[in-house]
Amino acid sequence: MTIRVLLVDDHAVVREGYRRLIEKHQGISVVAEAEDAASGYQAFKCHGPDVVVVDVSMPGRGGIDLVRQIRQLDCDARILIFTMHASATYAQQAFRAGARGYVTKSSPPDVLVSAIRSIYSGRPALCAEINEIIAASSLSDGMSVVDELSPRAFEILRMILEAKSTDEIAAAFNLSPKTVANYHYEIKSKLGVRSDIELVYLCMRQGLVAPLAEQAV
Amino acid sequence: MTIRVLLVDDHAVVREGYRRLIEKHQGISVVAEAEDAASGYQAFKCHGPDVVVVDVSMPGRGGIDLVRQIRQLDCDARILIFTMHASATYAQQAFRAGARGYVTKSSPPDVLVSAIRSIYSGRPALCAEINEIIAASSLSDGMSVVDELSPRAFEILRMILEAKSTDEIAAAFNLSPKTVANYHYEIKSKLGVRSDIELVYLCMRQGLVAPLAEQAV
DNA sequence: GTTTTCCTCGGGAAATTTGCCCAGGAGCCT
DNA sequence: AGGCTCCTGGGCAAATTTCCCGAGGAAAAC
Repeated sequence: MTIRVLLVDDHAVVREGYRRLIEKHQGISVVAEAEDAASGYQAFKCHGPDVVVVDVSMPGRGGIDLVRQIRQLDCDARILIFTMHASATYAQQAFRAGARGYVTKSSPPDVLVSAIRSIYSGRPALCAEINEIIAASSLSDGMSVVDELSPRAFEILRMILEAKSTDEIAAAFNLSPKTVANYHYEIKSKLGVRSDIELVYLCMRQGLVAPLAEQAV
Repeated sequence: MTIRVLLVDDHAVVREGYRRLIEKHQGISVVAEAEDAASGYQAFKCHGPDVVVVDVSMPGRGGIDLVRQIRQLDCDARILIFTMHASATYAQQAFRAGARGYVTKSSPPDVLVSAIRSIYSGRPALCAEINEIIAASSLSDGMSVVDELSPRAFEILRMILEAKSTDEIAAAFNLSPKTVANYHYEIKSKLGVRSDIELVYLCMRQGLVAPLAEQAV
């Protein structure tokens, strides 16, 4: 009996590559492919695969959302996230959504195969890179970091994400620019980012910034 | 007479996939792989491949810079950019650097193979997606502001968007931090933004940053 | 009731970045 | 040769960031 795999990734070439890589191994075969969350969901219902391999970044609803959907349908589904993002936030989101494994694309090729086997036999799978990053970042917490900001800090964060200057924010809240700058610093250090650009990316992943960033700049 | 290909991509699994896909076809074989610009350059010197397939987003100096380097060494080198970014701006920069083709990873698998053949026989190669985007962007209005950046400035912008610090960028390009800071300033003023956050939003609208900010932070 | 904790607000001082100007050199076009 | 743009970085004042600190208040814990 072979492990029946469903591949979900928006890049056809990449799927092709996985398929070939996977099928080189005994006992695993790809029974279906899908290029987005919607068709991935349909394919899951059709084929009832043993393991689903999902990329996170896909047009439309992302891979993590697909995980959540599939798990609602079948809470025993074994889903492996396979992505380029070595991000603790993503990994946390993925596991919270019900994924059983998270492997980055920069891992050696057979890590994918062994992760599929792990998940199939009920063991969670994490690649070395993600283990490191999670260990490093979530020694203390485990929740969405942004939730730990105080209300005031959060308000100021929103203004920062709207690309307002320190002085504009200070004026809007009737604060000293110094106070705003201090909040800005506190936000960055509490969220563990080193620059405003990292801050934007982090907040985008948390859904705090419009995906298309249609900011009036 | 087989076409000898060098693959440059930072993800081992992805390279593996390309290799398998490519080698399924008659008359093409992968003679070497590299995981970053530096080793890609070395591999080019060692093997003198007929065609080089390069990803743009790689740690350290990016793929476009590698194109420029290789072309300096051998101005007949045939280089194909193969990337996830469906961006007219990236494509323009790539061609300006000396690439002969630009294909997105979301293209059907054999587009990669036929692009390699095209390039090998001297014809430029563009995938359908990029043709569309270039057409759309060129008839809507002239060039975007980003295209007015010099090659060097563009490379540095790329690193900035990857949330690299001034010192990291300086180290990657072997420049004085002061020079990088000057470029950073020049970029912001030429693009008419007042902060790094506005810069990110602008570049997102230009397609230079992945829609969901898939940066590993 | 009191201590502890957290939030809010800002000062201070050192370190760093920003904004802008300048200049030499390489390489191109005419 | 003369004029371009590009790449490279120094200089320097002004602004910002970074980090530490304290005070006042509210809420929660003891």
